[in-house]
Amino acid sequence: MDRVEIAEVLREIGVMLELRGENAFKVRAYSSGARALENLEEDLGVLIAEERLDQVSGIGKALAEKIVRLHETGELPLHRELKASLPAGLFEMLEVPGLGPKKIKAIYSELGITTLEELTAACTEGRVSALEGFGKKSEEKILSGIRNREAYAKRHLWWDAFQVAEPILAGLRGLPEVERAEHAGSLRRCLETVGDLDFIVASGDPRPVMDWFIGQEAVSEVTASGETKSSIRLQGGLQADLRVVPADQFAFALHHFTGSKDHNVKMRQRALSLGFSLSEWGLTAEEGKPARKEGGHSRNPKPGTPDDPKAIRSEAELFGFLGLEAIPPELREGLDEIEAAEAGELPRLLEESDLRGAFHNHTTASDGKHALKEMAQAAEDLGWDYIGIADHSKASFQANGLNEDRLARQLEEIREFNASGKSKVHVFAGVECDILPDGRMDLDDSILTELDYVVASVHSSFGKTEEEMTRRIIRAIEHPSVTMIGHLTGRLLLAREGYRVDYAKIIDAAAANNVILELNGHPRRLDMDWRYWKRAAARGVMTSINPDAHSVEGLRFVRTGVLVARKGWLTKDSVLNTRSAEEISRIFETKRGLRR
DNA sequence: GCCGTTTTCGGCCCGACTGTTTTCAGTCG
Repeated sequence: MDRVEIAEVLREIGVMLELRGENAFKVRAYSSGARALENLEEDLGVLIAEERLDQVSGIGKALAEKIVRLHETGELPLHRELKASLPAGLFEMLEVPGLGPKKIKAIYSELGITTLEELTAACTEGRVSALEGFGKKSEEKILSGIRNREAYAKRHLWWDAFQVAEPILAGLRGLPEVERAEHAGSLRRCLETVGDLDFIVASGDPRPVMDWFIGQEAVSEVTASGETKSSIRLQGGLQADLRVVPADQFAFALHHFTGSKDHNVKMRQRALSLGFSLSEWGLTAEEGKPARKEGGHSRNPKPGTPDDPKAIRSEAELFGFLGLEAIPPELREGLDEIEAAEAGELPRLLEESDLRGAFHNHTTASDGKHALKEMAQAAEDLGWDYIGIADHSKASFQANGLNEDRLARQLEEIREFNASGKSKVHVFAGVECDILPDGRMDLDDSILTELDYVVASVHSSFGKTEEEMTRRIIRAIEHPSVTMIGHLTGRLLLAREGYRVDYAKIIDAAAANNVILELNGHPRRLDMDWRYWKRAAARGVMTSINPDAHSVEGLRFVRTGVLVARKGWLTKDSVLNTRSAEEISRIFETKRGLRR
């Protein structure tokens, strides 16, 4: 079993232990072990061979043994036994809002209910409200939760969630009672998909703010409404939470609700080790508990940080008070950002304004909506210096892919466009060439060598094994004409899993062959995944942030690309399209020189 | 189950809101 599959098994064990009422910390140990496995920077096989698995933070002796066993045999007795002891329907019950392990356990053991259908019937017949701790409201809530389960459990593309959140944020900021307002949660951390929206507001007069929030036209249900917090369900199922706090608590609330959970746990542990208790309300000295000195050093606050925690007004001051550099929201995943911030080694992250163009864009020649000239004009409007055109190749028949002759004519058109001097934007001539099932290029080398660059992508035969796919893509990487690899795994977020590839091998091959890996910024793709960029950059692999635009509007998707690049700790240095047109030409020339 | 410069036991982040009770457990983030 591979890393990802093993992580899934550990996660399942965690859920099943939870349903069995096991110690909550043990449950957490399994899910954090699963996460540790997913975020592994080293190869699992190597770690096992060198017996270093239990040195990974979050994986101890017991988990290491189980992981080794799963890796070698694909089987684990504990997992099998737990599965056999619990009806599968209980897992689905966890997706019903308001139902947690304790209540599910009661429903299961008291009423013998094992499926959502049985649960629906029991609620309708009033058998659930007869249980201790349940009432009429519980039954109604469960029934509505089951009815809307799909819509409620759904995650949303970052881009879509952002479109919903922006007007709400603008509305909040427009209220006279609101001093400050921000969004928080996974949207602010720029996770590729978002489960719900969080808004944090600073105000001395919460009630009118709450009333505006729960009274919005798009609200389908108000699920909570208290003194500091309101929750609403929007049409379409997306949930949104609002917290209103006094201005002096805003920074703490914003930090807390931005998360991630793992990041917060580590921040609180750090605060505790320095003699402070950190919560969403503030930072207070622990009474009677002198600071546990960390590594023999004291807190060591950053310059310009208030001495009194009560005077903290921004997240930067909060981090500074704890002796940390300010950690951008995108990095707050509880990986090693706190260690890096302590050591003063946070990267200076890429900014959208660093980009001067992009290379994976389509025109009407294949399946794009706009012509070459329109795309170039749109690039100029964005303030770019250049744009690369990479239409599909002939194997992508469904996308009207170009054969050698049509591509040669497009190349001619691009040369004439550049020579005409009509545009400030330089157009680079490329192609998105299919990687055929055996790893060969879809187009003849005679045309590929004429182009400025070649994006090589997989669009077919997705059913291959990880080994076959890895070999296929590495063969493309080793092709002398290939400049960059497009959307590495072919995933479509929330719709289609990407095919499996061996990231470590591909990153090493890209480094060895001086081939760029694209970061496809299309909100549905965001591929290669942000979790692998740190590793790639460390090995000297460059990326190109590409919008995969199929229209002038699509060029905007460099924005999501940049956000995900930031999440992957990328700096300007490792991004191709922060370079000037002259530098790009030189880089492409070098590659062309090598392949001739 | 993990972790450790109070290290092999005893902690493990912390608080709001709801529903069902009548002082609190469960859920959620």
